[in-house]
Amino acid sequence: MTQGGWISTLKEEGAVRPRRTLAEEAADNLREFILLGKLEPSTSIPERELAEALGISRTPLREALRLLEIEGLVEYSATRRPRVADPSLQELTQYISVLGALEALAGETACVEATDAEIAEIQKLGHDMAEGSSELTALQFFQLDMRFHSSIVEASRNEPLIETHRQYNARLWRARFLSSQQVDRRDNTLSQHSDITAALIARDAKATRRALRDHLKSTISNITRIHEARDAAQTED
Amino acid sequence: MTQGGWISTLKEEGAVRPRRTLAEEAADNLREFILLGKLEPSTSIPERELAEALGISRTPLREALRLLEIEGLVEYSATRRPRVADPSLQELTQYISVLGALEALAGETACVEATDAEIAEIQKLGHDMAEGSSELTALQFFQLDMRFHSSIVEASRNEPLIETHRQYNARLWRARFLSSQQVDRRDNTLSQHSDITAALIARDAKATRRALRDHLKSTISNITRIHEARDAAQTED
DNA sequence: CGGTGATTTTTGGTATACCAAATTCCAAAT
DNA sequence: ATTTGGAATTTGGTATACCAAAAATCACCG
Repeated sequence: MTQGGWISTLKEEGAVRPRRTLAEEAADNLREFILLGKLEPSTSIPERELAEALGISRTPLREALRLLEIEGLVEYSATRRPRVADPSLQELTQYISVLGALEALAGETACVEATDAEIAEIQKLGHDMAEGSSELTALQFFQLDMRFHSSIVEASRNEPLIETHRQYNARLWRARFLSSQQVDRRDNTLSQHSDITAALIARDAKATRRALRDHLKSTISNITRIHEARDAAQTED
Repeated sequence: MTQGGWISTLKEEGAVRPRRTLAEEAADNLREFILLGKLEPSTSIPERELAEALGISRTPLREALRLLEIEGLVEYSATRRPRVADPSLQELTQYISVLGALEALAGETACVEATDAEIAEIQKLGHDMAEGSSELTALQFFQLDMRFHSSIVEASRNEPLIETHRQYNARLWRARFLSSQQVDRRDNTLSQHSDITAALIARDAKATRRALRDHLKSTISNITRIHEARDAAQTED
């Protein structure tokens, strides 16, 4: 070793990042397609065609599909034909239960682990949403909402928790996006967010947990409302 | 359709189960190897060699490794050389936090969803452990303990929750197995189990959650004790 | 016209070949 | 003896070929 441990510094900075494989990139691309709604639920995913479209061979694409299967964004038919996942209302409800438990844990942990700066950042996101409530588009409001929640989870500094939360969030992305179209729910969202923020600032673990779980409970009813509306519309056809 | 809906019955029975691929089988085999401790943490996993040993080609084996990576049992070096995961004490602690939150949710849910039969089954597992406490081997006691916890989670009837719990359980398997060698901790385990069972029988969601989280807290200290002992032993070499 | 069975086509699963990057090994130089 | 440079080897990543199963198509029959 020559001057001071600058090499280990480099390592910690993440400058030495793992090489990315085509499979991971493909998974990122596909995930984005699915989350942005460019691919409808139940759309079938022919491996050859998609591989060609992405300019890669089937081998890495298949690995990507496997990753997305575990994330819950892709599912396989009984004869193993991959398609975009289309979770039932029951599954969505189950996802939210788990998501609620994860966020509640994250909130509790954040009360202990988070820096003041991190809490301030969360508070700021809450403010931005409140300020812009009347101007923001559905998508913008939704994205801020997602970041608000993710920031809380990240403040827990629990890497596996963050990752698992990310996965459940992805599974719920579409349903939550659709339900975020209900502009009349914004006030409710905002008031619950300020409850959460207040509890975090007070570093009151119990209150934070309670506020987060209450919030997720109204998410369930929002999603249920939308889902039932869509089902009704479909039946009419 | 001929006589009664026996076809749909077949479907529900799972007789029409998805074809299993070599990748899934390989993942099962490898998982078993790792959980049973046949593969030490940090053991490197050469794809060709292992594929040959399993009698398959690298393609499905690589998919299996990808699955196990997400499960947290396999990790990749910066240059993407796969090896058996070797979680640090900090990671183990984080896993347990999440596991605790998952089991707490499962317990709450089970208070509402579980059938009396399911609760009786859980109670029976607790009894078996208590009865055999002085005779059972470490492995037997450990396996009953794992089944006790899994049964509670399964009683929640929340499929994604069960699956995520299974993954975290797998990540913690080895550490918990090692810490289960401390025979002197058995009484503590048993008394906590009976608290959990009592709360479940009373279908008292709050008490169940509390009992489960308390139980997991002592798991943390057990694992910490073992881990520090091993670290000390290693440093002596 | 509707259904049924065979045939063709498509699709996913697996094995294999090849490449580039990483690792190992060895010899030359200091 | 240690280090360094580079050749040889090993290893993971990707593309491709081939197979068997599934799905689609079509022709035939009631």
